[in-house]
Amino acid sequence: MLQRYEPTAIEAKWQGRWAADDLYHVADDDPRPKWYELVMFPYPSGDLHIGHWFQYAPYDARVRFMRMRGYNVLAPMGFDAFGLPAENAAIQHGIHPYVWTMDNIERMRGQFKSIGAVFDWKREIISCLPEYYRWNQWFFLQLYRKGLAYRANAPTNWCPSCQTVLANEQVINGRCERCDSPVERRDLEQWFLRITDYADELLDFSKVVDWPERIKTMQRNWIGRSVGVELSFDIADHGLEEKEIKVFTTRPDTVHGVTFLLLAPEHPLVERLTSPGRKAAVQEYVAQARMATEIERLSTDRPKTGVPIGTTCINPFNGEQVPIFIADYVLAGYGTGAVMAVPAHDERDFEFATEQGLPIKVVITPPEWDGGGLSEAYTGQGTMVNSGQFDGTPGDKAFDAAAGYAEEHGIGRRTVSYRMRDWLISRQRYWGTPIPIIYCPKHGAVPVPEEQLPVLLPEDAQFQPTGESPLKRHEGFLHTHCPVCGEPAHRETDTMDGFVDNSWYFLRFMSPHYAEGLVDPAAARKWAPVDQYVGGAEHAVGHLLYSRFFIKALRDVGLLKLDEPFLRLFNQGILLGEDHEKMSKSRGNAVNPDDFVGTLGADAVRVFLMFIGPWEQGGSWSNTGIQGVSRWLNRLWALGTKDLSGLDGDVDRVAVRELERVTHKTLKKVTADLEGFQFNTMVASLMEMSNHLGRAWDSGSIDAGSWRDAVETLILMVAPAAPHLAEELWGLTGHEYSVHRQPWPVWSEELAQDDEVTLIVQVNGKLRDRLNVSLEITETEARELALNSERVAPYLDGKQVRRVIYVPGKLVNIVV
RNA sequence: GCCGAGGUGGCGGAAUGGCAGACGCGACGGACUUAAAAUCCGUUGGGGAGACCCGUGUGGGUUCGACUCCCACCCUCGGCACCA
Repeated sequence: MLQRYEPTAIEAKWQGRWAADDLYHVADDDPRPKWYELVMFPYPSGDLHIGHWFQYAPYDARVRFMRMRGYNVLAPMGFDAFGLPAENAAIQHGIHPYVWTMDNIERMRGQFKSIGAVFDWKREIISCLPEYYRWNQWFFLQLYRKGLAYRANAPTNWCPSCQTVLANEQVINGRCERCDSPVERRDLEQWFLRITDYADELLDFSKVVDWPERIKTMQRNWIGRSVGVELSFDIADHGLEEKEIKVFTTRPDTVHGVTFLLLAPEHPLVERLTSPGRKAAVQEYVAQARMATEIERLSTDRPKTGVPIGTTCINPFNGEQVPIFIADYVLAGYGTGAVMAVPAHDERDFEFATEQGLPIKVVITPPEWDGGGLSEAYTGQGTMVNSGQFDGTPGDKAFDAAAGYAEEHGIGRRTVSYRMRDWLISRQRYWGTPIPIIYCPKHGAVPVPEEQLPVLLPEDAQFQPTGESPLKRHEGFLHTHCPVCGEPAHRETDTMDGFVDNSWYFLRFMSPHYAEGLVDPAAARKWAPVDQYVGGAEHAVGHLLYSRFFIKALRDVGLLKLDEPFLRLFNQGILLGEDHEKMSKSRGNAVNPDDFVGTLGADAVRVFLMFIGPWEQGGSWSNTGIQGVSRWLNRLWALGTKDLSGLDGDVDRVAVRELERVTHKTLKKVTADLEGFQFNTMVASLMEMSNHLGRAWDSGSIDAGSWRDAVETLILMVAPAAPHLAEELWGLTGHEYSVHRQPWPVWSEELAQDDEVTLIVQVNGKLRDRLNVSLEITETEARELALNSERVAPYLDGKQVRRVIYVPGKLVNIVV
């Protein structure tokens, strides 16, 4: 052995050398085939914790592997630097968000370098810098011109703690996804992006290559497409301008069972349609509904409440008078904000009718129905009854019969509703991209001319949150002139949701310093789309959906000919603490990666994170587990630094051949595992090979040339996972720098082939003997051997052999 | 409630329908050491002296053969959840 393995020393050495040589530079004019492998970039909200490493280490190995396989791999890194977490933290620490953010980035960049990350830092992007967010603003203006960005007064999700509105995707069970505060409702004039225009296209995944089924399902459920019918209930005799109430239903076949009609408390007709005698009660109910938090309103186990408004409408199918109620379980934002209630065939309506003592009329035949009343709603299909001319229509024809009738008689039309709402992007906070709109008393909302971009975020704003945008009180920012008439005007003071920034960042990496546009068209032609994206599943219905929308919108704006941003997606799991619980400082189970990088070395941390278990399932940290990996790296070091002058004894051809076979088998397995994100078994098979090498050395039966070949291949295979150790051993074994520029070795199926196999002998499916036989053994020979086996004989004694099953090269099963 | 993933030794986990438990951790025994650490060697699913028997959440099924496929159920985790 030449010297001891000292990970921290060699890691610092190689990190310096790689940086000095610009080893990871990615050139646009590289002739090799391109591969864009992207990992989600982090918020610079503190430091990189072990969970980040769990995401980045296997990704880093994949990038190195793809490079060795001959691809020009774009592997960039940057910082998602705008947004609430950074701002909240800055307020807590009493420093400016910019200073705080940039300090964090500096620190995190250093951490990235300390594990030998493969990124090309010349391509770094930081989304809070004007050279980045300028294109955010440009993007917004394109959407605005296309009618895909609009301003509207609408009920919004207000987080009282973050002091801003939130998008629907940022509300989890009625609570703010960041701070867990119950969300309140506020009616505000806000900017929206028309993602619902793309609802149908977003449901179509035919143009992605490989996405987890789970994520696709989550997006489909989030979009929530429902095919139904919009029906008009007549209110002409109330003397209002509106002559009808439109309801949306997916069950027009149940329309004869309508016994009342429900409006959302926010429905625009409520006030005018309420009878004078019901005014007070209705106003009280509406006020109560407004006060209730979203959690209360959305709770399904709360009793269904509501009050009659004292007026009726007419069922267009049978002319019946139907009383109208308001109830807060009806959502103003879905469908038409009004529903026809069919208690017999809808669970919620059934509950409401029972509470209120309203009639329940069966119009769809439940299976084995006795003709009487129901104890619970029947929501399945069935033959129509009590439905006039529709009586007897079978369940599978019922929808079309009713929908067709409605369309023929001009009382309804087929339509589609979506659960997904438009994306609310306004934020009443400082640390975000200013929305590039100017309000002129004469010309209304006017887009900032593109040549005036970026609209700079002023540095000297008072950014303490108050519920209004801090920019509103910044005189210098607020006051400007109308781009149309030049008269005094004021700027939009809300900033953009941080998810706008990161919905297109992957494009910016292609030409990070391009000043003429969001992305250099030539660079986009070369690099787009992302071939492989890696990140957490928590972004399923946020970031990943927004990005797909953005790419489709950019295509329609004419900038890019691209349908999907990410062809393949892989979601790694979550790393838990040693106690198998979620890591947190308060639980005391948090792991600081820097401690291990500084002692056992970055390579040990990297390899251990890959070894824990299947990446997509996550895993638990283990302080002793990483020791085991560290021990293995030491053994690798010992194998790679053997003094080969001793290898001149008797060479055993069988042992040499065995070493060759193990090498090629391992190469085949490691290659397949890196292709398939199976990092844990990749490490395991590398360990097996090094164990084999150790035994082979001890036996003294290998010649120096064969030993060198095996060790060389092993070092190359270790390079993606443990880049520093591999580089050092590569040099020590007399190879030329750098191991990371070597081609990935190729295995030979022939050399990996066994020439002897273990034949399993079973009797009635139970293992009774193993026989080492030649690969070329014939079926007859195998049967013969099995039936004559001494160990098998007792089980055949006195019994008749009924059948013998032979699986070539595997087993013989004797059925008696 | 609905959708998805999962349930294998003391622990993390491995196994194209064909030797269950690879690899690693831990534990135990041994070598080296005055001693400890480190390192190395050996043993390690349970039962049994043993040949053997039993074992992949539970109960059925398909099959010569099931951790693997099918049906029903239980449990854990993740997502969605008054969307008419």
